[in-house]
Amino acid sequence: MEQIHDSGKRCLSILSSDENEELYSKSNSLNFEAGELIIKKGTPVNNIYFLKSGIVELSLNEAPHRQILNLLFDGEFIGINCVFSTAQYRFSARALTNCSIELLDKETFTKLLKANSTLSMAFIQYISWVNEGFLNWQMKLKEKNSAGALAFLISEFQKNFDSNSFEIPLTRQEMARIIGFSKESVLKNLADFRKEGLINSNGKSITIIDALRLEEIAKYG
Amino acid sequence: MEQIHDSGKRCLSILSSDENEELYSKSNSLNFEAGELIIKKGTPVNNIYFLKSGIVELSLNEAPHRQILNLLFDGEFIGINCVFSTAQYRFSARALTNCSIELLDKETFTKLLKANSTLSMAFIQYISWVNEGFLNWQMKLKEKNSAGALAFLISEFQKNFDSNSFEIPLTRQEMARIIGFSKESVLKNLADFRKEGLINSNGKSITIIDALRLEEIAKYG
DNA sequence: ATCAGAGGGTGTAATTTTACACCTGCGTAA
DNA sequence: TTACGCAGGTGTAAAATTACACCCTCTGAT
Repeated sequence: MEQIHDSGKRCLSILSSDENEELYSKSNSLNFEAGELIIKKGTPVNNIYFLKSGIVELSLNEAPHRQILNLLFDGEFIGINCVFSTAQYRFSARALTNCSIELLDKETFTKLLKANSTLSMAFIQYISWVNEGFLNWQMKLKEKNSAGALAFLISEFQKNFDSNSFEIPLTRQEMARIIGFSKESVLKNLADFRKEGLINSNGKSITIIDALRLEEIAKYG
Repeated sequence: MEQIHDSGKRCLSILSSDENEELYSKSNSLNFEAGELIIKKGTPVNNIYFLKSGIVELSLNEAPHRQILNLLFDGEFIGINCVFSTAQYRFSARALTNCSIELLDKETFTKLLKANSTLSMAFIQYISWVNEGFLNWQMKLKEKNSAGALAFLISEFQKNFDSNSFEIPLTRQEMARIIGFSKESVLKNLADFRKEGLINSNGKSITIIDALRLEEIAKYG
């Protein structure tokens, strides 16, 4: 079987126009500003959040020492594992950039899943794919030192932009919580990367100068 | 919605006797001895491995520095994320104890998933539940120091046994690779636990003496 | 205009973890 | 029987990471 998913969008594109109309008649469009809380841990699962645009962070705990689980980019469902396995969300979701979200009705989506086996198979493939990707991401981070993990994070962000210059919508502290090291380790590694001519950085703006060597560090050899 | 899954067994118990017969007419029972490789990374996904008894380890790489992803206990599907999202298994699975496995035919299972919406919903719930659990496990490990992570691992094993005395079918090296620290860290923390009267241990046998304090260390506060 | 807070940044000390060296006992293959 | 390898175990030195102290700049509120 070939890999057919590039994101959660594929699931929604499978719906017939009737099904689509039924789903969207009961859904709402929401906009969140950068920094806003989208889902608070413990909230009952009544809706399915589909991220139309923006970047979202999932974290286990609220401030101040929240552990960041994962980043979601546009085209993904937010917290999809909780929708069909727990009564409440088991983490919090926060907008890192301005976000546009479609709030689908869970009952309607469930009804469509049951009625449309093409959709349910696509959905099974989607959550398998998304979890497999998440698992790989975590494992790759786990086996790296602080420099490698930071380089890896920067490289991953770069994949979502066309240019070598882009903005990472994270504070140093947040980057630290994603890769599992301290804020100071992030700052010192960034300083090293600058000194060695791998990147330029100024606040949240970053320019990758030597992508090859950065990739090498990300691989941690 | 209440949480309805305790393991992958629930999915199989949904089948009608006709469906059950169809699935098992094309399946094989296999036994693996402790240490045997069950799935080699890169193997094409043609079957679905259901773990009837035993403990299995998933790892990203072969020896010598393999990173251990996860442990699976009886009643789980092995590597279920790969079945519907990739053409090849992206990790290796190895028997830690003697294992009994049912090798289901992927095409037949897929056919049943498409035909039986109760099964497909149960399966969606199962993979959501299993991945949510795995994610939680990884996050809990990530936020701990070496002593906390080791105490956590021991506590998790204890949940699968009735007694305070049990065998952990892992070498110190393997325990280290699961919790993400070095072999020496595991050994030194075990020695500390013994000195402080939290456990007794002799090779793979372990007896928990002070479960309360071990839990406290596992929580790392 | 000033003040407070947040974020970026750096140096140094303390702590944690790893690496290395080496010892033990046990099983097993020659 | 011997010898080898493997796993458990421990001490010490080296390396990596964190914690703390403190700096600067910017921004928004009073």
